[in-house]
Amino acid sequence: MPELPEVEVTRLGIAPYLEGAKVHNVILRRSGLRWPFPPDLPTLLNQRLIRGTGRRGKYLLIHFDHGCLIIHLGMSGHVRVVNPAHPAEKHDHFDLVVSTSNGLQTVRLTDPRRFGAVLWHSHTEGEVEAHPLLCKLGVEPLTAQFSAHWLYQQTRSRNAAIKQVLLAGDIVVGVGNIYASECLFRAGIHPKTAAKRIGLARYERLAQAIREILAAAITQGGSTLRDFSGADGRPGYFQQSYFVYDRTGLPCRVCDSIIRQLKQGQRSTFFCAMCQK
DNA sequence: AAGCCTACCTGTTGGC
DNA sequence: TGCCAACAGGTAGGCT
Repeated sequence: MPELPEVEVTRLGIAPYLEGAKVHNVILRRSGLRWPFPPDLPTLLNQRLIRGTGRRGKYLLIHFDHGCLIIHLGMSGHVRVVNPAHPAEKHDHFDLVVSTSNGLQTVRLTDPRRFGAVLWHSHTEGEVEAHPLLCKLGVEPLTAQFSAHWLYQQTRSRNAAIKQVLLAGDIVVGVGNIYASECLFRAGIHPKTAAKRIGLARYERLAQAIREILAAAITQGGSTLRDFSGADGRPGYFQQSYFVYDRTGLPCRVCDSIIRQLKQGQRSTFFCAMCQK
């Protein structure tokens, strides 16, 4: 579920319930996920007004006057809006119960593998962008800061394969394992190409592919948004648009040659050897 | 500085 | 049917 588009779709889904709402209750059902939950979270948040939501890379942000709640979905996390009476299930670890004009609503974090995180950043420690987990992240791919020139400039001494450089997230954020394969296919770049050997013209294609594919995925994931308050949890529609991801052995949608799979840094990469050089 | 590897977890799948 | 290994959307932190 959670690469940048899925996190953004999640944010769009919960924002209407959260903006201007007041925290009614905070429920922690275990002591933490990847890191311990802040144990004083209920005290910190109870009766506080939620100012708005945000996102930095794959980190979901919920803004308060006195600080910011940081949520990461890890590999298997998702957030849904449920009725507070809805019984918690095995992997429901964290609830933010808010009072809205439509009564109480619960924003519930579910995460079977528990690689996710819930953290608190107090404004006494500065803006949330200065948080140790956020301050070294690359640029946002859907802003003007991101460009072919930025990719080109930042990769001049990077000998690693472009797929792994994209995944590293220190140059551009939000491109996870699925979208890295998809974007490189769209750009016609072989995933093993050393990042520093790619020229500006090819980075123009890659930057364009990243912008277009992430934006399209958000739009298509957005079509499940209306189900967010239900118990649904259907995946977004973007997976129907995959050109290479999870298509090993199937014909390329462009040239009909067989899609191949390889391993890079213990992660699967999918590509078309004809379309990507 | 860059890059490789391990670790954190549970659930699902595919081979035998 | 059962068992076991391999694998799954992320990424910090430790080591070369």
